[in-house]
Amino acid sequence: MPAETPVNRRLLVTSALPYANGPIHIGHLVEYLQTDIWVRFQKLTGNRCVYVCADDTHGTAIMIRARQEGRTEVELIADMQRQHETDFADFLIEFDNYGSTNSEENRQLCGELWASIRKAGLVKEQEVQQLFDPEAGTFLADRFVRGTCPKCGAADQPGDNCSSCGSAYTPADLVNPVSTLSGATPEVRTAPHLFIELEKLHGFLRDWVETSDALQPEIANYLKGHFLGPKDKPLELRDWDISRPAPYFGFEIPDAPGNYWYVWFDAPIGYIASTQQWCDKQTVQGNVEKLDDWWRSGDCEVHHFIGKDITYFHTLFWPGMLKTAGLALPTKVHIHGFLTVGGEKMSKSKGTFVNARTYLNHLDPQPLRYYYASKLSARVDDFDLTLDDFVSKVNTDLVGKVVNLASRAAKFVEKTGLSKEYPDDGGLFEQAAAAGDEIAAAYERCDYSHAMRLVLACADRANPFVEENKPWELRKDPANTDRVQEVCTIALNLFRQIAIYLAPVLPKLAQQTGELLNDPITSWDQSQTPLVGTPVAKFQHLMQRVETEKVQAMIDETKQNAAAAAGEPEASAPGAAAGTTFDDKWNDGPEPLATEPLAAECVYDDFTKVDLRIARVVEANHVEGADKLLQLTLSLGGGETRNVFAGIKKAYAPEDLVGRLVMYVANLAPRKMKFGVSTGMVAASGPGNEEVFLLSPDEGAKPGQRVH
RNA sequence: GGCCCGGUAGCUCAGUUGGUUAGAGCAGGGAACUCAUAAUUCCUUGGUCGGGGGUUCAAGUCCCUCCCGGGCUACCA
Repeated sequence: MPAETPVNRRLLVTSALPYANGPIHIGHLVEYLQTDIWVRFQKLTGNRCVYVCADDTHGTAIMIRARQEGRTEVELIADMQRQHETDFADFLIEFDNYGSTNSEENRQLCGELWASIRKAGLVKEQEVQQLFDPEAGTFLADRFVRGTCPKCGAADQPGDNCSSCGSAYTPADLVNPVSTLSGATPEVRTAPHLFIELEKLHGFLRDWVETSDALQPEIANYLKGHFLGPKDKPLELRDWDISRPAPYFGFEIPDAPGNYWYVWFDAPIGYIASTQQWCDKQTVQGNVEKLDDWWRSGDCEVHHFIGKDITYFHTLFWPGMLKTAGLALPTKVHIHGFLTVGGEKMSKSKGTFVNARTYLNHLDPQPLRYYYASKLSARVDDFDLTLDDFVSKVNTDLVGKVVNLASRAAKFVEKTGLSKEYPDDGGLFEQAAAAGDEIAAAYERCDYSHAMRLVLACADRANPFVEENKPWELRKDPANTDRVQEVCTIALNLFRQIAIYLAPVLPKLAQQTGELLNDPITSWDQSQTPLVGTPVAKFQHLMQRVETEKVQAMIDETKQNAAAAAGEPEASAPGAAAGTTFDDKWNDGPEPLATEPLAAECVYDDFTKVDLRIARVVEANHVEGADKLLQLTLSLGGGETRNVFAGIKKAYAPEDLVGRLVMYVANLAPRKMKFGVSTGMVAASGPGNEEVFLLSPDEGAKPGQRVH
């Protein structure tokens, strides 16, 4: 489909902004993976696609938490943002820009949108009664108040409804209300709030919901049923309380001093602010990008990916705000359902409330990416992660069928490379190429499960081919050398075709496939033409099987974390604390430490003076006349390279170094050597000569990342 | 209570505008193979498509009704 349409689309894509009050978990990942796959697909097909996101940082919850932790909100949100960004990166989720709602760009844009909403006459002021905590000095959101139910008398009930009798009320109705922040008895106070009169946009919203094609049918239906009402008997859209009185962590409203925008006002504007940051970054790099080309242009599509819980905000308020401000309305709001684990809601005590980081401590990101893809459709349905199903699906589909194709063919052509011409394969390649359009269409409409099904069907046709042609038997007779090469050329091409189709889901596999066959995967169109005549690299496993034990360990760790957070005593791990004895089953000897005793204590600031970075060796050469040195060209990503001479010649062959990641001392003063200038050094342990051991980061590290 | 979405082989699901003996993957059973990460390939068991009624030459597919599961919302039409 992209082949026929030379005019590339321009797409701005967002995922909902994660709240800076907690870590990313596997439920969140449904959305970020869904979006990342879509974005990677769009980029692969040649569309101009920009993926922005940001941390959502404002609101009472952040303010309270920072207070409890004895630090500023800014410190708290910076810390959370670091964690979020690392988690995303390690799941191979690539944003073009990741910002924060607590940015100057956002403050400015909030002001602009606010001004237009004022100007449109949509703002009104009204007194609001709310409970106030006199000790904490703050107004209390419903969830920060508990008390006795006014109807049934059940004690210690939440501020909005009774868990015992189910009746709904406001916090002010509670008998003996208590602030969960301070334990103080809240008092009723009145404060003026600002409201946006959404009802004034009723006609526009109805029109947009019914005719824009931006919403899934079930969502349009839901909005009409619950908020807009039938055409002949419309419901009235409620005014939206958009301000909060001080103290509040957020942006102060310029024309209403002492009042702050409610977090849900500035959060979606964060999409635009993040785009602004991206534009600025591009412009600094010499590619001039203007915000208006992305948010006020008729030919740019805006796609939001969100969960069904925030439908209301993104399908009524947000289009209303955009319309009023003269900004682009969403082309599509892609709404997904929730993740269940083992058929139930994620649960901390059952160990199914798995944080992204906990997952990564035990497993690779690609299996989860694939599993989610195999389950996701364009509908709002929830989907289930069953642990056994996860293990068997990933192992059967990816390891057993897809990767197996390469695994069984590659080593027979390590010496010869691929055939010069693509042999007759009985139409297999062509058949799979023809499936490309349907697979692409499935990706485009977010029906990934359908796409995965189609791709796997290709693998199911390819494996019998290998089976029937038995390269392992052919090679026993030297007369068949050419035929072996042909058979493996076909098998590897069918594999590569699948790797291209799966590239949005499995970017790492695509990259490794490019390296294996010496032709990087960069475009969807590569699936339409066989690759011939390239050398084939030494085969390395492309993916590890998922082991049930590791999945279980992940669940166990989640349970332990939950127990620890709940204040339950945790079994102390042997040897966990410094200086304790432990069961030394490794039998590591004392010599290394004795040879080089620990250095004098230093403070953290001393450590930060050394800027350690991850770098990729992109070139490694022998140095004429040197018997210990190799000359390395290191990449820090983005085209940044450094020249380093490293004394590792006796331990490493240059060709084994190219491509690998190393730890690089980046800010070491350059040193003039006999053979040239060495900028920085590569970190290694060992006494020297043959015994030099370079350091490698774990899977997922990227060139340019600093080591903290 | 209202609204919405589902109920197809043991499990996860496909089934296009109603059209011939209802499909796939996994699991189960049997065999082959041994290049490959105990991977692969071939054959095979298995379903009154939630129940009932209706429309039609023809219904998993449309209509009515009931049962079950999930979601949203709530005593307001």
